[in-house]
Amino acid sequence: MNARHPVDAVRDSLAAPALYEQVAERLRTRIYAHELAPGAWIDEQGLADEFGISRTPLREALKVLAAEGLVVLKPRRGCYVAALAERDLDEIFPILALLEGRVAEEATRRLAGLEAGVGRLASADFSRLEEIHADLERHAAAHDIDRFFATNQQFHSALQELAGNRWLSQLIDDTRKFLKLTRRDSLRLDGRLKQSLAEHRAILAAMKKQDAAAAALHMHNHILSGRAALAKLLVQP
Amino acid sequence: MNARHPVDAVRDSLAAPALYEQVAERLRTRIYAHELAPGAWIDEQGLADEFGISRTPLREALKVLAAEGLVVLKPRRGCYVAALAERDLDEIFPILALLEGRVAEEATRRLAGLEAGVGRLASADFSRLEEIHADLERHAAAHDIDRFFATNQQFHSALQELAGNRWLSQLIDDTRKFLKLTRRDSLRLDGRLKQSLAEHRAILAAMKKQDAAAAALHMHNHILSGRAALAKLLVQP
DNA sequence: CTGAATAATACTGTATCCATAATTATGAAT
DNA sequence: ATTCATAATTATGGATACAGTATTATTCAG
Repeated sequence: MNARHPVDAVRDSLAAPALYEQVAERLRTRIYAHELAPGAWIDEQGLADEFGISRTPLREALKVLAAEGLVVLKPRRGCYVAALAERDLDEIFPILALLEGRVAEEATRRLAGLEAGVGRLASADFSRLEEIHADLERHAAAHDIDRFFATNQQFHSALQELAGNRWLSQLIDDTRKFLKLTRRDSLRLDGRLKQSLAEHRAILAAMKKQDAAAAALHMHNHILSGRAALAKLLVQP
Repeated sequence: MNARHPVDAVRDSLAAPALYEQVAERLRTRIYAHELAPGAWIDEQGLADEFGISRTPLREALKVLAAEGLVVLKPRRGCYVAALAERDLDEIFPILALLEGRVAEEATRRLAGLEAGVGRLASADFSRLEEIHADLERHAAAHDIDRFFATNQQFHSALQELAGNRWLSQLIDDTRKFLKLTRRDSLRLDGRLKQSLAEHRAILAAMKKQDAAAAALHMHNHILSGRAALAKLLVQP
C-alpha cells in the first residue's frame, strides 16, 4: 500500500493542507477584507489564541505572506500588513497591462494554431470564453456588480488557461494579489461596467479574427482603462 | 517596500537580519551552486545541525524559499529543491524578454524626459550605463567570462534602476531567480560573448537616440537570443 | 525465494518554553 | 511642567519536546 501508485497524486491533492497553509489563507482573507487593515500591526499571540493554535504555524504563515509581499516583517518589531501607495498603483497597472496583453496574444496564437509545440486549441475553448462573456453581459444588465466582479475574474482566468503559460499566469496572479490590498473597486464607477464590456468585446473580436496583436492591444488598454477608472474613484469615492 | 519613512529604512538596514533570513540566503546560495541539486530532498535536521541552529528558523527559511518557488513543500513528505523542465525555460524566457524590454523602454523614456510625474534623468545616469558596457567589452576581450557574467548583471540592474519601476524590477528579479536553478550558462558558448555585446550596443544606441520602442525591441531580442544560445548548450554542453 | 503483513524507525508538524530585545511606564531632576 | 533616565512589561526570535504519520526494515507465509 506504499508503492508509487497514481493514487498518490490524488492523495496529495486531497491531503489536508498543512496548518500553516490554512492559516496563511485565513490571513489572506482577512487582509483582503480589510479586517486586517493596511499598515496594521499583526498580533501573533492574539491571532494564535483566536485560531486556537500555537504561534509556530502562525509565524510560518506570516513568513509566507511576507515572501508574497502581503505583509512586511520588521526584525524584532513584528509584522505589519502591507500598504500600497498611489505610486505603486501607477507602477503595477502598466505591468499588469503588459502581462495580460501577453496572455491575450498567446491565447489568440494558440487558437490560431500558430504556436509551435503546443497543440492547437479546439474552438470549444473559445466558446467557453464567449459563454463567460455572455454571463458578464447578463450581470451587467442586472446591475449585479458582485457577480460581475466574480465572473470577470473567471474571464481573465479562462483566458490565462487558454494561453497555457503557467509562469505568465503565476506572475499575473502574484501581481493581482497586491491590487486586492486596495479595496477600491472601479466597477462601481458609473459607466465603467458598460465600458468594460465593450473592451471585452473588442478583445474577443480580435481573437476571433485571430489577430493576436490586436487582442494584446485591446487587453492592454482594458487594464489601463481599469486604472483610469480607479483614479477617478480616488477623487470621488 | 512601499512608502517607508527614510528613518525606518536606515534602522532596518542596520538591524541584523533575522536568523531565518540568513539561513534562507545560505540555502539559496547552496541551491544555486547545485550543492543542493534540483529535485533533491532537504534534510531539515541535518541542515539544522550543520548550521548549528534548531529546526525552527530553518523551517521558516524553507517556507520563504517555497513561496519564492525555489523549493517545493510536500505535506508530510518534506521539502525538495525545485527542478526546471525545458518547457519552463521556453515559458520563462519570453516573459523575461517582455519585462526587460519594458525596462529598456521605460528607462529610455525617462532619459528623454517624456515620462509624466517622475523626473527627467541626468545624462550622467546614462554615462554610468555606458561605463558598465565598456567594462563588459574589456572583460570580453580578456575572455574573462566570470567577470563578464557579473558585470552583465550590473548592466541589467543599472538599467532597471534607470527605469525606476520597483514592481517591474521585483518581477524581473523573481523571474531570474528561477533561471539560476539551471546552472547552464549560455555565455560560455562560442561567439555568444561577442553577440551579446553587439546586442547591448544596439540597445544603448537606441536609448541614445531616445527611441524607446527600438530599445525595447533590442532588449527583447537580446533576452530571446540568450534563450536560443542556451538551447544550443543543451545538445552540446 | 518472493511477496505481503507488521513492527521499527525516522521525519514532519505542532506546542511549549526560554532568552533577549523593544516598548512603555514610572520617577527624579532640572 | 517637561525631559531624560531607568525599571517593568510585553512581544519577538529561537530552542526543545512531543505527537502523529510516512517510510523502511523485518518477519512470516506461500
